[in-house]
Amino acid sequence: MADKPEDDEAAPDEWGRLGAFIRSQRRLKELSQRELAKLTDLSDPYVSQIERGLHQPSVRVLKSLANALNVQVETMLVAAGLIDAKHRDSVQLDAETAIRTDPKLTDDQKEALLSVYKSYVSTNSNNLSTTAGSRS
Amino acid sequence: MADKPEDDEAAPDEWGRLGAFIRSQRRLKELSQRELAKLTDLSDPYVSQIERGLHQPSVRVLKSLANALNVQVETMLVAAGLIDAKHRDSVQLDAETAIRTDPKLTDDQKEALLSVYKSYVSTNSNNLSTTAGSRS
DNA sequence: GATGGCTGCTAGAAAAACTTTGCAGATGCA
DNA sequence: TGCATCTGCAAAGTTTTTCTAGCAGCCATC
Repeated sequence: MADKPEDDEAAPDEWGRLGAFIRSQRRLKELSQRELAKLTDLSDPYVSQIERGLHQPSVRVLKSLANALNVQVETMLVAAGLIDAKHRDSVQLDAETAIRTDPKLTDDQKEALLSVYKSYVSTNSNNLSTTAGSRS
Repeated sequence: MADKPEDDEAAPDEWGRLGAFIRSQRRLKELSQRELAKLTDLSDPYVSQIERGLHQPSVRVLKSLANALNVQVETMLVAAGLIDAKHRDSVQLDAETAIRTDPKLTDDQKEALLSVYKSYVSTNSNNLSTTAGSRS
């Protein structure tokens, strides 16, 4: 009985959902709390507390758990309600963000590129408003 | 052997990388630590500590930061070394495509920007040894 | 009916995250 | 020059995570 995704009464902290997810994954793998604790290098009571949603695990712990349960960290975060699963198709962001987060560029290069980009945009919308001639 | 630290575990440096990433993102957005703190509902000294790699932010904090900096949580995790690089493709938005499809740019501007971008990337891959672009 | 090993959990202490307060350097203005 | 304001950071406090020690129930084998 206690196996069904507990109907949460009011607003179960998203952490309750995460805990339930972890517990179900652990049981699917037929692991005890102590075994999972050993795999993740955590203490068994703490695993228990996380599964019951009593605490908010840190990133470090989340990674260990995902690793031990053979689940992607992303999936964990989705279960925790921290990421919207739909986030992935609408990856059409503006060039500014893309440049800023591009791992293939150094910070200096990003700055230079962004500077050019901004000047372009501001030039194009010159007769509209904005302006704010940057370029320091 | 039972338990061997199979987990490479993060050198203290790993968290330093996350901090450096956050700091560079903040600066690229031209925000002060206090402004970022206000956006994320954190204290300014804590932002400072995170940027210097003194602490490992919790999931909650990581989400706030990602949100305020307009980067995806996944990107943060990659920067923190918590997600394998193989996920990058789905995570990292391709700057080239973003530039090419940006409606705020004219075709000529796109071409110019892409030309600069490509030259940067090829420059970086030429001197692979550069490494740790500890500029600033 | 003990003994032993297994399960999950409670309770209090240690450790780490996070905050409030405040300080020193830099910049701008009267 | 002095005052105001901004920047980033240090110290010490509070809150939360995480661990160590230990309890009670269940199923075996003796």
